[in-house]
Amino acid sequence: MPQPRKTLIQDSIKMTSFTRSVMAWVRKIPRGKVATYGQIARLAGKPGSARAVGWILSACAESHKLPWQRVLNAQGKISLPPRSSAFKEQKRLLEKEGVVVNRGTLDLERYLWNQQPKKKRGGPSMFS
DNA sequence: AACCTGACGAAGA
DNA sequence: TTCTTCGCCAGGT
Repeated sequence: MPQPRKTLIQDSIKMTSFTRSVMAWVRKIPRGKVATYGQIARLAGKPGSARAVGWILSACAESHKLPWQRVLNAQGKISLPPRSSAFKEQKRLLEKEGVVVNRGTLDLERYLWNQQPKKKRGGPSMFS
């Protein structure tokens, strides 16, 4: 019978120091908070290699039991096809942690990890 | 070795 | 504000 089309990436991924660092940082993201791919890349010592972070998570998040759902793109959006099962799963896991997700998007100023919240324009109880 | 894909991101047009 | 282009890096073919 034909070889399976999809390779079991998690078994062949090279555990470089960068890869290990990425996984370590992802594990540190607190429940109810999120980080971006670029942020993790920077923390792991390679600013600009956000794509590699995404690749690594897709490759070994499950097998290493990482909180992969807490990593999204710089726009605060779930970086997966909106109809895919993976997308739905990520949304479900985030909401389970109390994170409000709207059409695959969430408020980074509210949930971004390790960042000072920005002052909102015309804050609460402030009109005119 | 050359070329391709991908859960990215910043800069331009 | 949306769409392109380009740089980045891990892995695959």
